[in-house]
Amino acid sequence: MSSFVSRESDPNGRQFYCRKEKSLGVLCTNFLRLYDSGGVDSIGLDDAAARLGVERRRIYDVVNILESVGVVARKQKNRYLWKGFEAIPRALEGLKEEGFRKNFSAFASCNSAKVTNENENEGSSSSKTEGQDNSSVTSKPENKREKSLWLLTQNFVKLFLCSDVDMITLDNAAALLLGDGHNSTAMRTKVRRLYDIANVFSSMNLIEKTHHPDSRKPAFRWLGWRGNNGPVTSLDLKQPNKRIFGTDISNYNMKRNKGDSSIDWNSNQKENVPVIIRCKDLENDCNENKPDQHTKHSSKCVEFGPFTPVGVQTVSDSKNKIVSRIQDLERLAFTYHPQYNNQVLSDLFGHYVEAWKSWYVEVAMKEKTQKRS
DNA sequence: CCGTCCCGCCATCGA
DNA sequence: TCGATGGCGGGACGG
Repeated sequence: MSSFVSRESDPNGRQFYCRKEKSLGVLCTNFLRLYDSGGVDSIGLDDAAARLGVERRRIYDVVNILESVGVVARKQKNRYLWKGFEAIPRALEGLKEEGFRKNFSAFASCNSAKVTNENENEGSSSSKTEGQDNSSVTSKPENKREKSLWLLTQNFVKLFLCSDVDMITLDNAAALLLGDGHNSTAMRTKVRRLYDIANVFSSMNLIEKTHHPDSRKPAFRWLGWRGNNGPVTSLDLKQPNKRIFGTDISNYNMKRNKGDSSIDWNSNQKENVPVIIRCKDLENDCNENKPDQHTKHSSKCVEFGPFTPVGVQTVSDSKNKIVSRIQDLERLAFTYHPQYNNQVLSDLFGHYVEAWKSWYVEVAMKEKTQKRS
């Protein structure tokens, strides 16, 4: 559908495809940022797809996942309602309750029980987690929901909420959620979906990727929603840990090479969003030794968005240096200020710049106090 | 090599 | 019949 593509290019103008920038997690971050910035609470799928520069199909993915934790709610065909992050705690409560009612906790210890769709005895009391206004949601789609991403997501969440597992590998989760009679194909498929979900959740800081202490295998730990750590602003939305990207809130980009990598310089594209600054492997530079405390932000090293300050890891830099670097970067930012045609993008960029500035100052201050002590 | 997961085909649904 | 929805898995990417 969307064949208009704006893409990244290197200084020579060559285009390249970057998978990282197209992940669901990134898309989700952008999505949340877009609608969290206030104003609109009605989300048109086409509109979202257009603004974020992705195919409609991908919007379904994020929206379905977000819906299952209450952030959005389906309103009508093609339209969702933005409920915001405030809706998360209640949704999680609902899931937890429902999970216990359904004896979900049994899974933690015994994986033989199959987590089926909860259609059966759910009856007409739609199993949607939101109490208030799901009036517009038809009661019909339960059958379709059976295998849906929506339900899988909820079950995945329940896995954490209704048991004392603190960490789970996706393989395990898939096995648990599939129950007994699963073949390897089903497993593969399920795991793929769980990766999708995990990406979205990671980008919201609902879960965090770690490694299982014993098996060394990648696993996910539930962080939950930090209710009272202040309202979640768009700035709190973390850039995905693994998938740092450097550009664009819109995902217009090269398609993955499939033999034909013909550059799709379509003319009716919207804004050409230029590359700003590409961050590189920031993770490496973060301090590690944080194995166990999992307070939301502190459990990880600082996560930088697109405008990661160069060399920020050298915590011993003098404040002067920082200040002058701020100036440098401001100059740089000015030089490379993208010419967005789209007001939203333009606003967001401004937002970024502001956020970045204040963040940088904060770091500078912290560093100062650190040195004192 | 293998874990990750993008991408889009196409089945299904609902009007 | 047709547009909306979204399951599904091939195979690309990247560590």
